[in-house]
Amino acid sequence: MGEAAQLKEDTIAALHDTLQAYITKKGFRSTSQRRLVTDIFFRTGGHMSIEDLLAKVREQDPRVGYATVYRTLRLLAECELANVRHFGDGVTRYELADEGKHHHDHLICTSCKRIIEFEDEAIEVLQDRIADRHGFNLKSHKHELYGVCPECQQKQS
Amino acid sequence: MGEAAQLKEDTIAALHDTLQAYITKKGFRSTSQRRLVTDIFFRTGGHMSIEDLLAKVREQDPRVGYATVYRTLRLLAECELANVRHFGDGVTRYELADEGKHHHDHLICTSCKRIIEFEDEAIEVLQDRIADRHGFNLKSHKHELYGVCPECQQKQS
DNA sequence: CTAAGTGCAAAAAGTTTGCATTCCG
DNA sequence: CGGAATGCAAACTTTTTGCACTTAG
Repeated sequence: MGEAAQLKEDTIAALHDTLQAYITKKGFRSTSQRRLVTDIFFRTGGHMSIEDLLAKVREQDPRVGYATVYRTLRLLAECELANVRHFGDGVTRYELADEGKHHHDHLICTSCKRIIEFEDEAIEVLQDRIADRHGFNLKSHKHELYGVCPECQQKQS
Repeated sequence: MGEAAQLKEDTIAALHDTLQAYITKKGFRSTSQRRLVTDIFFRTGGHMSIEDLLAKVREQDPRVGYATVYRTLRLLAECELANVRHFGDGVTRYELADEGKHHHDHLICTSCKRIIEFEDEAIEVLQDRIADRHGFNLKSHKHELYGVCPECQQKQS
């Protein structure tokens, strides 16, 4: 519980494998830029804006362009290794899909923008029931709680 | 339950009153454009993109500009009569805050984009508990279930 | 009157696309 | 080699801002 945990090396390797399989199947190509972008993405595991991710990528290869990061994340979303997120600021963020980690939702501090993950089985069950009731075939969901974290509450008072 | 219900006349009047009180308190001004934009917004009650709203506004006054609609909705958000929403397409939508209607969440059909509202008291309780556990002072939340609605399931098969 | 609000157009901000060049398979 | 991917810059889209003009209070 709490902040995102570090992923194990072999989990990361498995993610690269899944991606590689998809790339091969589709006749796409594995490039150094793609490997770099996806590796950093897999390791940080989400909630990064494109801007943040690009910055990290450029630490290791300054020639990589915006477009490549956008295109690579679109590829990850396409093969369902990543999901898009919008947390209210106009910025698109991606996060690792459930394949790589447990399903979770988000607690977001509206003051310091910190993002904390949580899981709650009981809520998941209730969700399924609601979808059923409306005849929906549920694919995914988004559950975000916005508030002020303990630290910021202290600062404000 | 189901699609958004029509709001009663007096509820709409109450919303205008709340807004007027805020405007007065802040030394702002009530203009015909603001009254028009907010009235249409209150009556439709949410899930409208700025573009949709502007179109409706221009049916009644074609001279109203984009900026006015943006600024008016920002004002509504500022006085907590409206909340911002992002449903995955890059478009900002606003919806009436809880003041005007019951709290509810959303079931969204990824195929036809239909948006259905639902309420679930049990989930609300669980949310509060999660926020408590993390020491968060909860302000609002977003809970969206994405899937395929019964009609689209039929079409697809 | 006078400061807030409007409409317009220009500017930002974020994302996508076209194209010549690079390079994987 | 041939086509996919890249990097760059230009194009797009959505939202914000600057400014002269209008108007509520």
